[in-house]
Amino acid sequence: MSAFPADPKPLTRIQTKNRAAILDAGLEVFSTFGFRGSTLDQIARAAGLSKPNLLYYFPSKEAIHAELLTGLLSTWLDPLTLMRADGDPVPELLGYVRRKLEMSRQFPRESRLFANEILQGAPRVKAALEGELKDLVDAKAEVIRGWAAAGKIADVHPHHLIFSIWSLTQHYADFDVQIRAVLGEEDPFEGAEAYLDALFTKMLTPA
Amino acid sequence: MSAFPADPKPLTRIQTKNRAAILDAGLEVFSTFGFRGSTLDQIARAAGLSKPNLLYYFPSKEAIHAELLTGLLSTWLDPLTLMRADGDPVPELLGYVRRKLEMSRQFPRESRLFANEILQGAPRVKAALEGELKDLVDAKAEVIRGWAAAGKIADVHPHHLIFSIWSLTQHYADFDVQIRAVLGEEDPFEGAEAYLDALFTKMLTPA
DNA sequence: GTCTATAGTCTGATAGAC
DNA sequence: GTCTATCAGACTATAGAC
Repeated sequence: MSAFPADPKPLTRIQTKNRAAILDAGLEVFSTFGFRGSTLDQIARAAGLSKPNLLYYFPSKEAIHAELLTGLLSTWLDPLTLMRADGDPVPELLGYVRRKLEMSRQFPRESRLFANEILQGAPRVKAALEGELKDLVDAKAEVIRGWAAAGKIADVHPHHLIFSIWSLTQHYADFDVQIRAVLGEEDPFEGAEAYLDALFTKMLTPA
Repeated sequence: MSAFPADPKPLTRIQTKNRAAILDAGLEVFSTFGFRGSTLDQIARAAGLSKPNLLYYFPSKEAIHAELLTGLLSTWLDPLTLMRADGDPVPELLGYVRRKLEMSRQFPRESRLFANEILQGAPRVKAALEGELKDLVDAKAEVIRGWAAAGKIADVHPHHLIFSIWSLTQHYADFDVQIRAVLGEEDPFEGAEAYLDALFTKMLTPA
């Protein structure tokens, strides 16, 4: 019944399935080789489609990459968004750390896709970093500053605290190969959870 | 006078200069786009040489990349090698953190070259990670374990402590664009040094 | 919707003049 | 040592049959 001129056509089941397969394949390939280093051949093969058929669903290589990145950005910020100013400060921050580590465990490819984009100078998300991301971080940094001023957590540089949480959690996804090479059989995430919990508890608990 | 059959020919001044220019250009390009995403055209242009002339100095794209990586690996481990078992534990570890952060400040491109290689699954350094790197880390982890057992530092998981030092220091090189997008004018490394110093002091000082 | 065929461009590497 | 010219293969994307 809704018939606006710009109404997006509903997708058939097969369209939905193929689009999903392409995005999953694109994530796999782009997250490993970056945009420039990935080819449509690789993605098509991983998706189980021919190259022209792949281009029937997406107009270009850029379009696949763009869809992955934009879909990712908000998801990536969710764990920080969930940190509440009216909660108990130390548990709120530890909860953020745990959620972020869980993202690395559940979505390592997404983490690497993002890492690749940043490493290459963030040509496609620079604007979002300086806008959306900076705004959220600045707001949450203000919350953290307030907690510190009230003596509810130790006195730390709020921005660097947030950077350190990104760094420590994403490292287990982005440098997975290196960590497993050093650790051998031991599961990285088991130890990471305990280690990060202790680290931030000590860092944040006021003297 | 030395005339062993396998003596490497000495390089002329111009050869030395051009080889250096190529390696510098290669570092610039490979560290941004990774191996697959980089082209000889980009490197030649950055080095101020024609593509065939570049291939007069190095036999292939692979060869340039390989020389950069092998030259890098030992340098990259130096800060950890310098950590002495017979020193004062907390200052030894803090010194390691400072040296590693200084590497990120001085050699961000080298850090990103390495990050790109790991992100792509470490196809060219996997063996070195499982050998040279693992051996060094295991040895230093044993030192840290000893310090903890003697009550000279807090009880921490040695491997995850080392991972956290890598992660936190390299983050300022690898994610430089993102950090500057959020921080604005503020110098990242100034704040980082103070923050990391405080973080590891709290983490390591025994209760 | 999916395929084969192919256009047009880029890329790594070589040949050969100077 | 450096260049122009160029090859063979890979790359993104399109045309057109079915």
